[in-house]
Amino acid sequence: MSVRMKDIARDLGVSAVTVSKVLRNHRDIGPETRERVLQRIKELNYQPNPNARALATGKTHLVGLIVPDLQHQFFAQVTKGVSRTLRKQGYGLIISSSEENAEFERQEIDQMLARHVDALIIASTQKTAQSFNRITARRVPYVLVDRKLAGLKANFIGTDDVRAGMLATEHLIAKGCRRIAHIGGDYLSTASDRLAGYRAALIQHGFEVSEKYICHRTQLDDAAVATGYRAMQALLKLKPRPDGVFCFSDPIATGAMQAVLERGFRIPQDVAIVGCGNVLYASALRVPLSSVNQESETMGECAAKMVLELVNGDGKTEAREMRLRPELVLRASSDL
Amino acid sequence: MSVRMKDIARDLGVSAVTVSKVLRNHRDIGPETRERVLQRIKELNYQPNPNARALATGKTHLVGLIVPDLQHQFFAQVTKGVSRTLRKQGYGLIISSSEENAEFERQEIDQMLARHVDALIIASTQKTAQSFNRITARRVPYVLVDRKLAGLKANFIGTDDVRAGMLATEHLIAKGCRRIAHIGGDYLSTASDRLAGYRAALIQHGFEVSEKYICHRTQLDDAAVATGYRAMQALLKLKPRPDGVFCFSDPIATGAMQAVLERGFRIPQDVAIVGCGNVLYASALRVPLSSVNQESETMGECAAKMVLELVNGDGKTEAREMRLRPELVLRASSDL
DNA sequence: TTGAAAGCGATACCAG
DNA sequence: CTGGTATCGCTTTCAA
Repeated sequence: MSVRMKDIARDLGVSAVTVSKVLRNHRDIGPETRERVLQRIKELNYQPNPNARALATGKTHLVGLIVPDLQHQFFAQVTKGVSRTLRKQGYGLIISSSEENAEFERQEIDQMLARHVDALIIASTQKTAQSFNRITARRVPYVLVDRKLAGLKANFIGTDDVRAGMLATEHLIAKGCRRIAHIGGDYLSTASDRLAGYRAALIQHGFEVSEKYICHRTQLDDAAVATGYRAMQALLKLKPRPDGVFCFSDPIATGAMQAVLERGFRIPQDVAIVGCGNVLYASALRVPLSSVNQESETMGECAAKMVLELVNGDGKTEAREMRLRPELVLRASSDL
Repeated sequence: MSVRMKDIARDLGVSAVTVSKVLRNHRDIGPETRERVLQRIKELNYQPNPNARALATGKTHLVGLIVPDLQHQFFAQVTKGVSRTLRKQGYGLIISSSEENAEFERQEIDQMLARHVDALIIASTQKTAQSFNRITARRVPYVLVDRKLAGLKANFIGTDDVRAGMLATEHLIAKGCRRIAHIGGDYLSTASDRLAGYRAALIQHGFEVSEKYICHRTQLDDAAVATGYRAMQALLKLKPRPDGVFCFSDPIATGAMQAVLERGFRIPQDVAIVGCGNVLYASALRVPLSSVNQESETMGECAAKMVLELVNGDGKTEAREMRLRPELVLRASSDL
C-alpha cells in the first residue's frame, strides 16, 4: 500500500533502524548516510505510520478537547486557538462535545482515555472532582479551561472572573445605576466568581447587596437567550425595578434586552445592560451590547501550550493556574 | 500499565485469540467461554488498545474534518452534527481549520492522511480538484460538505443553493422590491449557485438582471461583516439605488444593514435585506434579519452518515450527491 | 556509526 | 470451538 521504513532501508542497503534514527534526528548517524536517507524519504514522500509509532512509544501525539457546546462562540474560539497551536507542534486534535451534560462528559473522557490521547483539555460541566481521578490514575496530563472545580487542584486557564464581575458592576455604578441586578448561574466556577465580583463591587461602593436582585439560572448555554429573557421578565416585576443588570453571558444579555424593550423600557436610560464574552455580533444587536471581553482564542492557545509543556515535562510539576485579564468593551446598552 | 488481552487470557487460562474473538463477537466461541471472558473484561474494565488494533487492521476509527473557520456558526453547527453522529458509532473526530486558505487545507489533508484517518469530511476552499487526487490515490473515502468543486465527481452534501437564492429573491420581489441587488462571492459553488438562483428568480418574474447590482467579494467569512458593510456602501451610491438586497451570508447581511442605517435609510421600507444561514442571533439584531435557513447541524449528521456508509461499504459505489432543502425565515428586515 | 533481535498490543490464517 | 504463529510498522536495547 504505502511506503514503509523497510522499503527505504532496502533501497539504500541500510537497516530500518538507521532510517528510524535519521527520522528522529538521532545524532550518531553518518552525515552521508543521513543525506541519502533524507533524499529517499523525500523522493518517496514517506510518512511514518503514526499508529505503529504510537504502539511502540505509547505516544499518540493526539490531544483530546472536550467542550460543553461547540455552537457557543466562546468555545468555538477556544477550540480554534487550541487547534492552531497544536498543529504547529505536529499534534492532532480530537474533539467532542459534552452537550453541557456531566454524564456525557464522563463518557467522553473515557473514550479519550481509551484512545490513548497524550493529554486532555476540558471545559468541564462536572460538579465534583471525581471523574478526574480516572485521568490522574492513568497519568494523563490535563488542563481545565474556563471552568474550575472546587477542591480540585489542577492545571487551569481561564478568565479572572471576579475581576470581570467587578469591571461590569463598577461601570454600571459609574453610569449612575442604583439598583443593579445580576443574572447568573448556579454552580459553575465562572458563575460564582462573576457573582463574587459583582458583590465585591457593590459593597466596595457602599451599596447594599440585595438577594432579590440576583437570579441563578441553570440553562446557561443551550437556551441561554430564552433563559435571559425569562429572568429579566421576573426582575422587571420587582419594585423598585433594577436600573442596571450584569449578565453572565452575552446570549443571556441578549434575552434580557429583549424582555426590557418588550416591556417598553429604554436601554440604557431605564435599564442598562452589560454582558460577558464579547461575542462578535455584540455591536450589531438591536442595542449594541456592552460586554466583558475574555480573549477566548488566546485562552485556547494558552491551554494548548500548557498541555504541550506537560506532555514534554517530567510529569512532576505543580499544578499551575493562569487567568487572563478581562476587559470591558463599552457600547450603547450601558453607555450612550 | 493498563490491562491487555494477554492478562485476561492468562487469568482465564485461554489464549489471547479467544479473547480477541469474544471482543469482536466472532461467532465460533463457546457460550460458556464467552461469558467468562466478558465477565473478566468487565471486572478489569478492559479496553482494547486502538493503536494496536489500528496497526493490525489498518482501520483507525478516526474521521477527519476540515472546515474553513470554526468560529463561523455555520461550520460550528456542522461540526456538532458530525461529532454527535460519529460518536454514536464509536468513531472519533479529529478536526482542523484551513483558515479559509487553500494551501493550509492541502497541508491539513496531508496531515490527516498521514494519520491514517478512515475517511475525510471537507468543506473545501480549493479552486481545483487537484488535492483530492491524493486522497483518492490513497483510497480514503471522503465527503464534501457545503461547497462543491466544479469538475470533481465526489460525494457531496450541501444546501440546494440555487433554491436558496430563488427563495430569497422571489420573496423580495413579492414584497414589491424593484431593483434587487446581490452581495455574493466569487468562486465558491455556494456563491455561484445562490447567484444563479437570484438570476433565475429575476428573469422568471420578468425583471432585468443588471450586473451593476451584483457584487462579488472574496472575504466571505473572516471579515464578512466589514465586507458586507463596504459592498453595501458601494451599492447605495448607485442611481437608482437598490431597494432590496439578497446577501450571501448573515454576517454579510449584518454589515450591509449597518451601512444602510448609517446612510439614514430605513429597513425594510427603503431597502429590504435578506441573508442566508439563519444564525441564532438573527432575530436579536438591530433589525431582525430575514434569512434562508440551511439546517447546518443536519448537514453535519448527513455527512457523517454518508462517510460511515462509505467506510463500511465496498468502496465501489457511485459518488452520491445530496442537497438539503432551504427554507426562508421571515423577519423585519424584509417583512414588516 | 550501524544493525540484529525483541518487543508494543492487537488481528488473521489455518491447523487441530 | 480453540489456539499457535506470523504480522502490522516502528522503536529500543545492546552488541558488533
